[in-house]
Amino acid sequence: MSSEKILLLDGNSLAYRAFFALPLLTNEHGIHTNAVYGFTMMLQKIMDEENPTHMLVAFDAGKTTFRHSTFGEYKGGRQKTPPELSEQFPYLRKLIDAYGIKRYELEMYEADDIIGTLSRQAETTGQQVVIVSGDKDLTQLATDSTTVYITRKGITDIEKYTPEHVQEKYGLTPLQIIDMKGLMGDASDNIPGVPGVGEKTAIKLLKEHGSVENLYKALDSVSGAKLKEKLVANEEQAKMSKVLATIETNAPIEVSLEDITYSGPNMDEVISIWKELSFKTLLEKTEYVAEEQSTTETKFEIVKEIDFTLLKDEMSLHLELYDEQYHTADLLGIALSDGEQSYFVPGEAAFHSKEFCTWLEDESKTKYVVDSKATQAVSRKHGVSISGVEFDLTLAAYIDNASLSADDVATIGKEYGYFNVLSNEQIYGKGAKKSVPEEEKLAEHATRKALAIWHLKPILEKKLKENEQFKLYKELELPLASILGTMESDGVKVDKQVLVEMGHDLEIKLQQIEKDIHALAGEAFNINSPKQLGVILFEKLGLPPIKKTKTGYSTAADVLEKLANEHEIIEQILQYRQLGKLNSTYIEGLLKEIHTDDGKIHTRYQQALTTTGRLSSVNPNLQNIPIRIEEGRKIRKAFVPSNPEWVMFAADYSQIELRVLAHMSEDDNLIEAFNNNMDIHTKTAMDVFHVGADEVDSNMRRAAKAVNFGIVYGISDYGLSQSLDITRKEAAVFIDKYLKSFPGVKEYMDESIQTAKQKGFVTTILNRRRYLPEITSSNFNLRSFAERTAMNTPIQGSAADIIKKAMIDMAERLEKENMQTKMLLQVHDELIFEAPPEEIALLEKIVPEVMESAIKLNVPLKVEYAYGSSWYDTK
DNA sequence: TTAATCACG
DNA sequence: ACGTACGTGATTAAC
Repeated sequence: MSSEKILLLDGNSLAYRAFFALPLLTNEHGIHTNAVYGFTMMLQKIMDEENPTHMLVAFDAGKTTFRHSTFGEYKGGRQKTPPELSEQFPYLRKLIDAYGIKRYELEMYEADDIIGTLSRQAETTGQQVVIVSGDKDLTQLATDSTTVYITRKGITDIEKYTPEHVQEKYGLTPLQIIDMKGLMGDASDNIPGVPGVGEKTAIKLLKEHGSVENLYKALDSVSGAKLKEKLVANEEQAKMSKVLATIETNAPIEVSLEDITYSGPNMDEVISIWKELSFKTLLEKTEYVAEEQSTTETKFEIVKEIDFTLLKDEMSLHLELYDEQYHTADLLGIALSDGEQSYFVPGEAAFHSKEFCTWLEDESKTKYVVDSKATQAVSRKHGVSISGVEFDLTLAAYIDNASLSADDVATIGKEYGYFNVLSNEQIYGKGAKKSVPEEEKLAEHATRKALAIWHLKPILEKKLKENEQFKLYKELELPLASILGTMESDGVKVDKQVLVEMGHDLEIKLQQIEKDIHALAGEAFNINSPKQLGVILFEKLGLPPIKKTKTGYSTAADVLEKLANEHEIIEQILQYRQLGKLNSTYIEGLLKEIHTDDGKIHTRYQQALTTTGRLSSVNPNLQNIPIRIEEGRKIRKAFVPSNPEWVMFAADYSQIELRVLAHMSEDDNLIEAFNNNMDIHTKTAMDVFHVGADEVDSNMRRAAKAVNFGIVYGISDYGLSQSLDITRKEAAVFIDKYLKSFPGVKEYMDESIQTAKQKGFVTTILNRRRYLPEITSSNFNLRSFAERTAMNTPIQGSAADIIKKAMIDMAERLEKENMQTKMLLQVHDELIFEAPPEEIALLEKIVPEVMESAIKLNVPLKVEYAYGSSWYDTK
């Protein structure tokens, strides 16, 4: 039965590991919990990943084992189990029982032996086995069908030992691990081995002789007199050590593979143990909390035809869609709730009701929804222009805490103490198994969401008001959602022919380059595979590997650029990568996204995703269309006005982030620079290098530009050194000089970090928040990252606030001026419009005017614009 | 599904 | 000494 997977856990070893890996946590009664906690985390992770059908946790039984009759001092001199750990074993056993996992221990035997015996039994039937332990000795059990997972550093970080991995690591077969232990011994188990023989020597000897027995048969051929002497003197001890290190695979266990069938946890019990031990994070995170608590009956009625008497002045409304891509998704039905009565109208029937459509368009009828942008977009597709949307659950939750990435009602509900909703995954399944359930179930799911919105509205609104974020939510994000919805629905026209022709050119060039590369390499290989490319460059051609990744050599562009002088293949590869990217992502990728009915691309803006307040763009991403390199920039020729007579009009903020920094830091020098409309990178170069404006050369300006970027990102000398390819010391000098020239900036950076430490969050101009709990972490990396974020988020986030406000003002102004111009795209600091030629003159006036006055800073905002017959021509 | 790479601001 | 620049999304290879 190949679908079966048997999971065997070494209970003692894992408990020890967890105990020493984690700090001594306690619950409110002072009981230590770290070992149980670590074990649970590990268990959750493994179960998630492996989906075992059979499980067993093996424990050591007592002090004496059969090994003690071989060697009295086996495991001698061991430290006594700390009492802080001993007290946790009863809880651990209780927890394992609650999980429904079989526990087993056997007099005179150790956990290893139970695991070894069961894994060999499974072997005979060819079943997949996964063994988990903190003890490397168990790697001797690895076979083609048995993988041994050994915990690394922490407890959830795992190294997987297959026979191949053992070979790679030690150059030995799993069974030779026993011989290795026999020779080198094991201090923790008090196995003596051969004194003076360590891992290195043991491996060397075994590679030559295969086993301890063969080694002693061929002692004469061992080089090194000293070594030979030691081996001779300790022959018996070596052989005994090998016996001790051998895991018994034929122990008289009274448990069979059938006995350890796993049939799922009793979550009530598991949760009650978690509560007893105060595992707060686990309690919060778990899906089961919702499942457990959402069994409440929800009253609802399925209506095939809407009766207008059920449409109230104030209702929550939910359009249940089958896919998050709402521009094309099927509408499964509509749920309505007034807090008392809930209704479900299957399919698209509701939109066939005149009463319902009128109700949707009536501004005085208030609607509360989960995602107003999607709701409006789907309604618009059905010819209805919805109005009166006064609450958007997703946006409210996002403003409250952008880091939660809670995009579904169940997750948001859980966060705010409302549990009566199931997740979409629980209803529809995921991956290939995803499907629409029967109508009753679907109706219950959708109406539960509608009811959830109703209940969550007051909770969220209260919280947003308390945090002075209500205005940000209600007057910025909510109106913006409508504007984005319109932009998405309008879409941008793409000239297919332009892309197709570029694609042909690229294909030809790519084929040529591919041929050249293969010729230079002397063999054909997949250039797109970093793994294969690494072998060619760093092994076959012998180029020096500059950087490594987790899995091998890095072949990233910055590495290759450093090798450009070493071999002519490098330049070809860089070229190939560049063109390949253009072709696959931007030619083929965009062509796939053009809607056949209107020849347009309709991206979706994710308005509740980024932690800083920016938008993101998906299906496709129109915020990363090439511009920096001319060849790529030509892609923009394909983005054209929807009416051939019209033009594309683009406007962008100049240096918005540094202007925001000037405003927030109130640094006199920086403010003055912007007030005098100076080139900010040149100004920075002047101050950092102590030179006059006319002495700044291109290199100095380039360095200054990198420093300015660094400042915005939350400076570090290492980061700057990487970007400028200079030493860390040199980078540190630049930073120091910068901060001396702009002392207000330094003060501001320090304050940001301080604020984050005191309040736990940083804020933007419009009071958007980002929580940074890790700013007090004792982990250097986590803390440093939080510190850089504390410096960067107010800057990046405030810039996002500004352009969002500008978009609202702009939409309003276009409406007021009665213009046909359409706002189409937003790319973080720029807005792209399409306009009839007769409106250009007015746009040239109002676009800069509106954008520059979106939010008043203590430095001027500057907007630059251009227009032309395609996006490419707006330069 | 994850890691590597590279496109943008 | 630690090991990083901030924020995103799409494609590809290789499990």
